[in-house]
Amino acid sequence: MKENLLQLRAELLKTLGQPTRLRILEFLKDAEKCVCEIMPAIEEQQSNTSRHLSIMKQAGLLVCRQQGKSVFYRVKDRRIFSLLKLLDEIIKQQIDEKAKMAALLR
Amino acid sequence: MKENLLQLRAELLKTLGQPTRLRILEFLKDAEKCVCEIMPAIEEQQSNTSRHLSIMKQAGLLVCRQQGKSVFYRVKDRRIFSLLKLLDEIIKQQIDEKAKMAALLR
DNA sequence: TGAAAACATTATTATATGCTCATATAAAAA
DNA sequence: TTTTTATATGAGCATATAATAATGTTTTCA
Repeated sequence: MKENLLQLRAELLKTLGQPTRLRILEFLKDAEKCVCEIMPAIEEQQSNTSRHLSIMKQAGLLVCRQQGKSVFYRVKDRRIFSLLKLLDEIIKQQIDEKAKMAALLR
Repeated sequence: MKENLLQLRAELLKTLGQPTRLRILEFLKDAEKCVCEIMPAIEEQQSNTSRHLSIMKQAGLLVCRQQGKSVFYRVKDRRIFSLLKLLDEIIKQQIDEKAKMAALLR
């Protein structure tokens, strides 16, 4: 496997692997939103919100457009949600197995 | 979205988002391997290899079994490879777009 | 033109992470 | 039982990361 793709994989996954950023993605699931909407929705300071948006834009996860004083962000490739869905299925399996194990210990 | 699932998502993605660990996953793609095989394959020290294996086991990505002095690790849920494949498709798209942009600038 | 609104960026601090070296543990062989 | 082999774990260091506070920048509008 190419070392280069490996790095890209790692970087994208690391970008995704942060709660605040996942919350932003979730909030952007159905439509583009401006920073002033995102900020209160994820309950983070303007500064921090902006920073995470910038990181995700840099990583190619988001794109934005300016309209007046506002900047609207949206998810660039919706397949990212398929990926998260698959992830959830894996997690669900993990949870189920733990529940089974716990049940056996009674 | 449940805050709890959010954390699990973030943790799993963060665990995945590390080059050394991705290399280990790749090496374990087709069969279980013992640490003494993994170590040279990924070109990391025994200590570091063991630590990453432990982290992935803890995250529920790997399982292991002991056989004599050796410990064999394998991927617990192969859907993780589907996830990585989807990730690669997203990355490929990103690369294609960048190439197009670059072409336009000539 | 200048003040206000909406974002972005910088500096700072606290915490987390990855790697290396050294040491510990456990199974097997001598 | 002692030694050797395979793996795990602890300590320490350097670097990365996330959050906050403060400051910059750009656009709109009085």
